[in-house]
Amino acid sequence: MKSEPDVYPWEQLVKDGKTHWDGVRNYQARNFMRDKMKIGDRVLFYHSNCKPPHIAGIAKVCKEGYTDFTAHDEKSNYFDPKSTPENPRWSMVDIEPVIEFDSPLNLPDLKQNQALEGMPLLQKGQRLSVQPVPSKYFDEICKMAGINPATM
DNA sequence: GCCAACGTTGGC
DNA sequence: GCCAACGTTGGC
Repeated sequence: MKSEPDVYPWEQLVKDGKTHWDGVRNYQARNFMRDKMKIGDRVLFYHSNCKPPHIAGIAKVCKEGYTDFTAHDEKSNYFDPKSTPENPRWSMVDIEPVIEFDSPLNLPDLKQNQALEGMPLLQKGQRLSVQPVPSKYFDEICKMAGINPATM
């Protein structure tokens, strides 16, 4: 899951203890949250639009897909008049922090790792703010971060 | 700040 | 249903 540090940084998630992942207004990303993400699923927390972009740590899903109510709040930046409480259009999940990397995994380093070749995050033109991480890539990320996935 | 890639909108 | 115009994302 991607977030811009200026908008919602990893540090804020740690402070908050958990958060609802509101504001996703892309159907593909929504579908992952609504249909695929399950309690306990691990999440790579990626900081985009910063120098350098990086993965800050690992979170996990603590509440499965439900209506993103910010779509129905006229005062919200994420207000969507086409969505209604009766027929909601957007979904979100809740996540909570699991482990913070000792040092962030920077995008250039990720790109240099041959074992991560083909990872969706690293594909040119990819913009999905919520996207799947095939387990072989997740394991490799853990390796790079010095984490044993089994102990998590 | 630039721009490539991608998604959405809306006229036809 | 096509596609041009436009808006957004996000690395560089």
